[in-house]
Amino acid sequence: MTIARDKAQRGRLGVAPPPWAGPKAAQAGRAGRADKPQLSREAIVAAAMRIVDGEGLDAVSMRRIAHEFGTGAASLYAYVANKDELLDLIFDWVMGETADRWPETEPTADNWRDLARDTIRLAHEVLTSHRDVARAFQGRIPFGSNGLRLVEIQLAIMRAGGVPDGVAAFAGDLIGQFLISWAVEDDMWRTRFADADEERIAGQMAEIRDYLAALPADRFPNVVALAGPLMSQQPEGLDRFELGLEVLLRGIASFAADARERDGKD
Amino acid sequence: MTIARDKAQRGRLGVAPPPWAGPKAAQAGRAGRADKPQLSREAIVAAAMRIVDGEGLDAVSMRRIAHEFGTGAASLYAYVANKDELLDLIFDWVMGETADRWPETEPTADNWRDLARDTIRLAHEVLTSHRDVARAFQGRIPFGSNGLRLVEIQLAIMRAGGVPDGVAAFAGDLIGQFLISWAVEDDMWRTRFADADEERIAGQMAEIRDYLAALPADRFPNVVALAGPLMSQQPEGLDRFELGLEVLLRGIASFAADARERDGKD
DNA sequence: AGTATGGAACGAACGGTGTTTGTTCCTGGA
DNA sequence: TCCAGGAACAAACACCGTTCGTTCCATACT
Repeated sequence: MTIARDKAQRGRLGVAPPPWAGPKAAQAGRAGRADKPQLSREAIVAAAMRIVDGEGLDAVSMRRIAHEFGTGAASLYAYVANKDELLDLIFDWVMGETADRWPETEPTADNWRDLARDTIRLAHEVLTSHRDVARAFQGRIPFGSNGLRLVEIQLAIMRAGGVPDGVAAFAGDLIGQFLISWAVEDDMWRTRFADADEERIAGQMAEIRDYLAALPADRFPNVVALAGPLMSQQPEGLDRFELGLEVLLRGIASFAADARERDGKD
Repeated sequence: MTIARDKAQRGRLGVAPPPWAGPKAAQAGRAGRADKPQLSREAIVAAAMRIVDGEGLDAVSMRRIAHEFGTGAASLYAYVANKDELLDLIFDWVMGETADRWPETEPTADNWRDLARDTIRLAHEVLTSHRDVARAFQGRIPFGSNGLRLVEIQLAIMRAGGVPDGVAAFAGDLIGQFLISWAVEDDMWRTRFADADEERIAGQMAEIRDYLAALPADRFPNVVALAGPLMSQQPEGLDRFELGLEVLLRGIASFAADARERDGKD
């Protein structure tokens, strides 16, 4: 039983629960009735992920998860303080998947930008592979045990690139928000055109573009002029996500360049 | 009555409803019973904003809004197709407030970065002045009549700065997401420490910092080393929001620099 | 002037939501 | 063998967005 408690408590890492964690974070997952499919924190999160992947985030309700175990919602509250804590666990679960898939490479001053790009791409891939789960991640701090693994990786890369500590510490937030925003928007477009074929998507896009192009040109000269690029999926020959990523990386890198110059002069 | 319809239909601008708008967007707001406080699209949005400002986004329910008019939720559905459309209207309302407060200045190649910074700061100020309303804005496209005004302003500034059209068209999305993410996180911290004084906030921050600093240094060397900057509100002597803004602007500006160089060589 | 009509208003209900409460019942330890 | 404690769980609470069916009245037409 203490094994179960420790597993529930520590996740995949030997790290004590953080000070802001609720009291439930330290509770047990004892044996319980033997003839029923075992209920546990991990099993609950796994079930929730199954539902997310199959039916989307909105389908994840306490009743729906409990139904997966053939019981009622109340049973879950022995393992999870409330739904928000469950979402925290899901958050860290996805972070864990990302961290597990990341091939450890020693970051250097030469390869740091490529490594940063790769981690962010990987995180994007994982995030978007779980439907609209990212919608539940906004405003969460990645200080769960798996989140910290990712933060550590990111910090190592940034520091290897000569990014000032203050900027490096902050860049993780910025990148995280970028990833979540993009995953949410990705899913929105995906569900908006869920059952449409390529042709109909293009048709609807063209319809919006034409609407923008037909706006009064005296009041919206730039919107009218840029109706095409505004609705383009590859504005500068790049995927929209890649373009945002590039903007972010260039912005961050410029602080590294500043620091280098400053150190050179001092 | 046609006047009321036109007002409801067009908002603050003489722009026809876009092709993706629901059928309700063209419906009327007729006189109705005379002895009751007049119900209308505008009045409903205004009431919703009052509730958001006073009690936060979660308090905005159809029943709660209807209660403001002394009626039931069903009455609202004569003016608004569903809650999502209402949130669209709220979105555009906030965009309108932002656009109204923006002093029109002709953007030039010299002042474009300052202007961009100012617009984004203004939008941030407006957004955070309405509690957690930004949480409802994610995934919405700013192509309502007021949203388009802001898009137009942004595009004009970017193009004056020599930002390539494709990047300029895309930058609006990026900035919008940045603003929304930041507003959501802003409000999260504000409500987390809602009733705490300055001293207790600092105490809790220090507690988390100490937790990070006390992590096993062999597995989390960079998290341990940067525990301070990670929890700092002004990582590089700048407000966190200002730092993110700077990263974004530098990234975008670098594309303008690329374009200048390319044109010079050709 | 009288009447038909269409839309606003609205109470009630439907099928959900997260969470709490109170109870039953099993199991590990004394 | 007995007991304490915790898991399991049904029912209830207070909400939610939305729909349905009805009432009622201002307007538009005859």
